[in-house]
Amino acid sequence: MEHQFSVIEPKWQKKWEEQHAFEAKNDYTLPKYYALVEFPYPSGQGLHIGHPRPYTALDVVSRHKRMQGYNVLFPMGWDAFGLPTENYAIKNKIHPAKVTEQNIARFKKQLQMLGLSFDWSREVDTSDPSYYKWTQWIFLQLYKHGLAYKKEMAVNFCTSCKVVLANEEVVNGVCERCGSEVIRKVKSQWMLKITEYAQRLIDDLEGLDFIERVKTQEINWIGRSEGALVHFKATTGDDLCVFTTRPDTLFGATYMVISPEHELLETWKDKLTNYEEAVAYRTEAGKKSDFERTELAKEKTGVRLQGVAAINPVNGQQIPIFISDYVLASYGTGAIMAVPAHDTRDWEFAKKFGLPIVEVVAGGDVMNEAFTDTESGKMVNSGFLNGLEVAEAKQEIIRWLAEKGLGEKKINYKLRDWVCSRQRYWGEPVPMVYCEHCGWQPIDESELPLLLPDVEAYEPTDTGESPLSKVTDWVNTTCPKCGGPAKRETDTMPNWAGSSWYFLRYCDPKNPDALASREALNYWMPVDWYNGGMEHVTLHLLYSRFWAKFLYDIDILACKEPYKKRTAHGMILGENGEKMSKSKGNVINPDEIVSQFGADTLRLYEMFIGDFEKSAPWSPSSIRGCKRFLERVAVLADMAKGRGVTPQLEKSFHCTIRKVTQDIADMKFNTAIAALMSLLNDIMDAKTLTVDELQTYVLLLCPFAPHLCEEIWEQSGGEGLASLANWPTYDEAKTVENMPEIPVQVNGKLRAVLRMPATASKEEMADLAKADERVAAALEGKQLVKEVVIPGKLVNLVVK
RNA sequence: GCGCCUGUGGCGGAACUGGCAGACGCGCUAGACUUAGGAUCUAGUAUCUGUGAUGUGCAGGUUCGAUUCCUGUCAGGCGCACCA
Repeated sequence: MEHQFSVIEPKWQKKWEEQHAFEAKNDYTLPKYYALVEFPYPSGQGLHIGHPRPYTALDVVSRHKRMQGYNVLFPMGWDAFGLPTENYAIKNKIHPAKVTEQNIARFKKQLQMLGLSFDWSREVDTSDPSYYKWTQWIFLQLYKHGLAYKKEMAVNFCTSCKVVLANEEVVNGVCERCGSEVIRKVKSQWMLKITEYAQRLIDDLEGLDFIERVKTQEINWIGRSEGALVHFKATTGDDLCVFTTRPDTLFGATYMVISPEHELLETWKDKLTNYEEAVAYRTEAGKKSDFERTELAKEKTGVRLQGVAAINPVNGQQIPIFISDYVLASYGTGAIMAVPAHDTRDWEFAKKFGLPIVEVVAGGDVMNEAFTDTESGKMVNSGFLNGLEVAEAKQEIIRWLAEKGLGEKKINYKLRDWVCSRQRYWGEPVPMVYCEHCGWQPIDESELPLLLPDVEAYEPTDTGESPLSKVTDWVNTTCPKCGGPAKRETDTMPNWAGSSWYFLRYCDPKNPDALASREALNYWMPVDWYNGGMEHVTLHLLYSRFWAKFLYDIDILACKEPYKKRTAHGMILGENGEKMSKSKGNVINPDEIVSQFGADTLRLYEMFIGDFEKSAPWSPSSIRGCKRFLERVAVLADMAKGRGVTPQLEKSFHCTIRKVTQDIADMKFNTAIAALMSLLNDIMDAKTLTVDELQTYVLLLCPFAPHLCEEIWEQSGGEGLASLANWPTYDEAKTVENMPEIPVQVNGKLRAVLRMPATASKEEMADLAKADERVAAALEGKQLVKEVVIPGKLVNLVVK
């Protein structure tokens, strides 16, 4: 038969839809499998050639699991709220709601042409009121449990998007989305206390089947460090508390630094003889964007505070205090003790300001560089710590500090609370009301969803206020507590809110009474395999794990972790090996590829292109090889005759079934396909094939190229859909070669490859090897020292 | 600077717990069939001063045997980045 993909593909897509072939069953007694891919935001550009790669991969997994008898949930939806959609709407002057609708329609059509086995009956859309009702509901629960709070604070503000960004959204000091400058602005924001979950977000990674780089990236982002709080006293009597990971070096603290924003600067206003100078420095530092701060990182700056000093609690020594922007207000206590001998940054600062450098750990040359090693070296110049190892000294000093009430052990995290409000239109309204008398009040749950009002002007404002603030009849409301006049919160939530729980909604997407029923959640959760991009590890993945843990705490969810297994796909690069982008002119359009080669070929190629986890360049000639392969498969359909087993192919079949089964589970799609190609070559060499074997072959290939396989399955008299047929099984005994080829080495160098019985003993193998003339020639005149024989594997003869 | 990952033909990439390096595909070469071939089929395809030797970024080490393990080093990618 001919591979007429343009006829076959729509035919089977229609049949699958008509027969509801891929809809997950609500029978909770069946073994389940929940496969998940990150839902896309429906951008105006439509599907990118990179999208089908992860989608096809988990489609293969889902199809495979379905054929193995699992009740599979493989859903899809739309991350429709948020900046990308809104920015597109503004640019094209179409209302975001309209844009979303159009883009979803286009995206869906493109996904469907790929033959992905999504359960479309469970489609979710984060911008749909029946969905965001529950996003708002979760926010209210967070608020009620003290995990959502409003706070005036310095935040990252994108000058182009005119919106506040989470720390996770600032990359290299610029906006992750638009690349514009990010400045620091003091604004009142809704915050979520993700920091309260920091330790659990680290601890619970253990035992999860996440690829290692995902785990380490999450752990690094959370940034746990163990140390101590140490209370210094200022000459004014004020307490000056610092966090340090090196309390052992306390004797070496020769000065202190507080961040420019530190409150003590104001407290000391009257005592400082150079207050003006310090304030000028603070103003200057405040003007710098984060990007500039990092740019200037090399050169340390600061101002010595004249008129006050600090007292080192361990030796009573007076030491100067500086303000400098190398100390961050938002980490630790916003103040440090500086130990120039054993900290690189302090060393640089001390050199610049001519401050003393006192060695307290021996082993380095502290006059020339800071000695930061904690593994070796003994304490010196440190009073009662002298002679101890660093690790011992740490424990000893903490004990001493605690005893005197001067300090304690402390764990710090780099992770900050999540800034969860945006001054934008296209998002979930934050369901809070501000009353002059009662302060912030949550709206009643019965009022959910709090609908996003329809507006004419949705552009962000220059004042940094949300466009919603202009909708006065919506803003003005009554206080849920006292009934008096009150105003609604006009900020909306970031897109990370809706995407933090979408995988729960899939379990029970139409439920009007709960985010999902307890039964559905208990059955489907956790997700068995979740695949997504590395770019979401510190954003979506972390946020959604946090929400899941919170929902676990309030008894909505039965599992502590939402995802059992997490993998990440590599990118598809342009032909030139660079990232695809319009400006580089190396973008490949999936619509064109499908019309030219067919969906099956595209799917197969994207799985065959290389290691799933690694990036790989697009190759127009390689995809032709995949098309050629499918055409050859179509030829098999005409070749197959009779029933039963072809003896010379039996072993190949059993081996291939084993290989494909294992490779799909191990995410090694490229070698699974290679094995199928190899089997095809074997069949072509044998020039004979039975109908039974053809059908086995087709089922193995079905997850990768489902349309063609359905067609051959039907034409060869297969019952029902190939996509729902039983996955072929193999007999381990039939994969074994009884006369394997054994490599024979002399001194580790290959001399011959001989066929030997698999059951041969070590002695027999050695004898067979020595009998070969090439081996004998290599042994000639040498003395045999050792015989290394691995039964069924190899012979190595060691001679002198 | 710190952390993680990757270096294998002309290209994408294979190689199980250390055991025939280069599976599979692309490309290329030759031939067949063709009016034609950027279609299809067949054969070949790591390198070399070629009966043999050398080859998995580079230099060492462990081993009967190393792409695989260890040490050092170079190159590329990703993440974090003044986090005390």
